[in-house]
Amino acid sequence: MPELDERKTKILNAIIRNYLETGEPVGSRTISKYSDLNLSSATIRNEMSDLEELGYIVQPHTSAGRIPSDLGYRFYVDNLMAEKDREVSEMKEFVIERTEKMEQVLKQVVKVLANNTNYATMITAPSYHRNKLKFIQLSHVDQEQILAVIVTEGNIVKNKMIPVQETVDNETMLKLNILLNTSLNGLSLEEINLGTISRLKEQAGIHSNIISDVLDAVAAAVQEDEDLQIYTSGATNIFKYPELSDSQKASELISAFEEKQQLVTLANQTLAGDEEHGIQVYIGNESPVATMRDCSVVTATYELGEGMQGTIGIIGPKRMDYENVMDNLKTLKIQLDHIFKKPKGDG
Amino acid sequence: MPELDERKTKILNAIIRNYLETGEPVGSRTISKYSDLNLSSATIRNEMSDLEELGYIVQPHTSAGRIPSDLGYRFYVDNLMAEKDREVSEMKEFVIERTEKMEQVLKQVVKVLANNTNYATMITAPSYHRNKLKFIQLSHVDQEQILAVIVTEGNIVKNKMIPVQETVDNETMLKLNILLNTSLNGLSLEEINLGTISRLKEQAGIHSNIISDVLDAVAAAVQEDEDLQIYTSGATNIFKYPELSDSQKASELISAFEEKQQLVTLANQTLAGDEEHGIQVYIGNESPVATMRDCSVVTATYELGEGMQGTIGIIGPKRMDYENVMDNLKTLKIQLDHIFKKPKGDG
DNA sequence: GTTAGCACTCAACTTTTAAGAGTGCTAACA
DNA sequence: TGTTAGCACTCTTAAAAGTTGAGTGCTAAC
Repeated sequence: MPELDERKTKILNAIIRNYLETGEPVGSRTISKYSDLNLSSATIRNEMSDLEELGYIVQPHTSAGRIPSDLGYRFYVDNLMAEKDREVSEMKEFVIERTEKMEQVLKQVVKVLANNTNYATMITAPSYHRNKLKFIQLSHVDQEQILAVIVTEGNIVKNKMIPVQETVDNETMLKLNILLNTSLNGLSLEEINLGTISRLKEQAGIHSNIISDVLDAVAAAVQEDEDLQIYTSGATNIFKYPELSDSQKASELISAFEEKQQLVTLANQTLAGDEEHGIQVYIGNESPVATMRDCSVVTATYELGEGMQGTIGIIGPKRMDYENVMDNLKTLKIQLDHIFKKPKGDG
Repeated sequence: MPELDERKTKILNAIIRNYLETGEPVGSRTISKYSDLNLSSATIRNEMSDLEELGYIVQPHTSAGRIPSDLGYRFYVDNLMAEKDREVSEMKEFVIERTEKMEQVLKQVVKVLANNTNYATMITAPSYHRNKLKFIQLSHVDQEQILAVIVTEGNIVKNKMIPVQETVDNETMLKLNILLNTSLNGLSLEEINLGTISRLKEQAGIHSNIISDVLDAVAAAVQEDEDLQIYTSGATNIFKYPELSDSQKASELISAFEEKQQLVTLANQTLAGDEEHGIQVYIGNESPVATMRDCSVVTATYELGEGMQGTIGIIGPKRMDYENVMDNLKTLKIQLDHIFKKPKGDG
């Protein structure tokens, strides 16, 4: 692919910026007037013709202006968008209240982000794969049930009710608690392997079946939400963009948001590839989710320490305000990293 | 309001049933043909004219057929719909897996219901107001935090992290646990009043501030979700009904579903009034939620014992299949009552 | 290399026309 | 007196035809 000369670049830039604002195909005359190139529309037309041949812009129909192609957007995002840093000073602080439940934080984050950007947003809870166990406690709740409480490094708390046939006396319970904590404490969930398990059961003696249940509970508690811990907000923002708001597309998109299954694909995809700031941009068909071929998706990963990471994403029309969006994501990413790394701060 | 004579009733019934199916205004000729009245269209026209004057049907415009008014639907739901019981035999069993987490059950329920009916559905978790405390446990998680676990009669488990300044030794912890459990066990959340609290603090001595925190946590844990524990599914089903699927309305409706705040209104409304089967039908403007003036809403309450109850609802176009919907709700209500009342059954 | 000018294209909007469904009314009928 | 056939009228909806205007490509001149 040949490099674009400076003039073509400027023209392409102008076209895209104009289109981002208006959402209408942009014609040669507009560029001639509003750019600082001082070229006549005819000249612009020639250049535009070239740009179209190179695949950066597209004509919706013969006698319309040009709109950016996926490739055009890609070029814009990769090459034309850098100059944003001066505005960083007035970067908005996100007002995120510290609450102890991660769930609450995440819900708040997507909401704030959706309001800030006017796009649809999503966030996934950090995956627990490599998160470490910090604390396990079994308690009697009544005759037939034991409550298992599991706390991880990230202060994520999980509960699980375990039905029991035989009654377990308090002393045994205490022993089991100590056993579990000494054996499992500090281990990541991946590190709890068959070896650990059989050793554990051996030591538990006649109560090994309870241990089984507990471990099942641990696994289940963790796995249960693995695929589902995903929050969304502002799905209805898509109605603000005519190119997405016809019944057919809107329905598909909002379904995707409701089902969440497809969003998981997105999140996982993001975790796979790693970019400079952990920010990735999928334009149109680049997206792994077919439903979103008419959208652009921008995702970022945030960290919770100990190798745990979650994904936060914005879904909007292709002509989204990439600068603003990426800026927002960067800020937010930093704040999230901050919040989750210092859970006992100045709350 | 004068009673309708038999013929008018039959005609109204025919009009409504036809309209429920087709969604198109229904004309006199259609009724003349398809009803077993053996009347000419002209006669039907006269009767329809009367029905319109009485307010049961409406003409969208001069030369269109008639559609039911809110009053018409109301009459239909109250008087014309009874004959459904014969089909109860082939009543569909809902496939709801027993899982220990109520959350999971609820999510499953709305999903199944949405699939079954092709309308948008919602369900609220039972409200905790009158639910009784069963078990409280404080545990050390690390130096600066105590984990409070709260279990209620309905086996709902809540966690709350409590930050502490001073370290609390294990013995004190044990005492506090015993104190809390003996004092609060069996009390409903409404019964924990200032008297109980001050007595509690007195007994806790120098650690009364921890008690405060715990009680705050209890209140917060309960209240936190009070307004938010609401699950929805099938919101995009509304796109299946042209009369609801234009951008404006669809956006409003789906927003309502996303925000959930308005749904809370609905749920609460339902809890207030009590009908025979606990099933209520709001047609158009009868609904307490303004956004849903073009919809009908059918709600049912289900019980979790001990006075706890939740609400399940279906939102669809006015011309929804009331018979099917109410049938579904009844079945589901029974199943939910069943599931939640025998939590330790043959799972 | 740049520009002015002009013919041409095509979506989008407006107007016209036609068709069809449905009504209300009148007059005839049992 | 209730029912029905017939007809003129209304009004939506869809299709057809006309109009406008933005934008292009090309050519020829600067």
